[in-house]
Amino acid sequence: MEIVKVYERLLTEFGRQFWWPAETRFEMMVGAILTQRTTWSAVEVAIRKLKRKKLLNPHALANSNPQLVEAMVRQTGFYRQKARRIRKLANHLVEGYGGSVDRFLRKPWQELRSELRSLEGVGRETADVILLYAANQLVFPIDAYTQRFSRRFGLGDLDYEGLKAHFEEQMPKDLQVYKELHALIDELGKKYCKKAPECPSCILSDTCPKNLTDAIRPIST
DNA sequence: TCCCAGGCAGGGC
DNA sequence: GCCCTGCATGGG
Repeated sequence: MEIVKVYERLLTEFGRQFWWPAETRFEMMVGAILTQRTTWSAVEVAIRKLKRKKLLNPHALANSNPQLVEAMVRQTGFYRQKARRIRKLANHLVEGYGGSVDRFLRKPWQELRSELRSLEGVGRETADVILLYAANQLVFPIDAYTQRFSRRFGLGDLDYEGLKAHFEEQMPKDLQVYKELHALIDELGKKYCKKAPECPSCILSDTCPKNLTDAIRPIST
């Protein structure tokens, strides 16, 4: 399968997604933590509440009341962890960069990645999502949808790093394509994999758009 | 009622 | 390295 082909099919099917939906890069990073194991609609509510309290900047969040932040992010689930983690992120930016998100994200990406990974609540996927959407680096994040998606192309034996390397090798070195493909795979997953999230042939089923089925036929056998 | 949603950390093996 | 569990709320 050629990933570019799949990308083009998905783009035709769903259109551009314009990820990441955030007004600032700090908001993007906070959103990346809040969206773990929850729906984006819940995150939107939390983001709105944080904004209303003027907490969506490093200094304000770092100096915020922990219980207040917990209340703001409650409906995203795991709210005690998440409140602590976004406050720690804010604190890290204030302590190390005078609260400058720009200075933080401008670091060499390998260095930035390990620094992100050292933060509580920032695992491989969250770090890579931040690298792509906030730091604008050519890094392709592998989330649960992308793993399911990949299994259908016979890539089931690759681990996170292997899968990531595979995508990065096949894809054009184009930020827009990276950002859109990740979003499009999620869109596909949300629309067509809900009823059978673990079904390895879900997007080959009747519920799939026909043109998408065509796109993946070559390697599905 | 049960299952899932754009994971992560910490433990065991 | 892989697998398990706790973390918690809200929607279908």
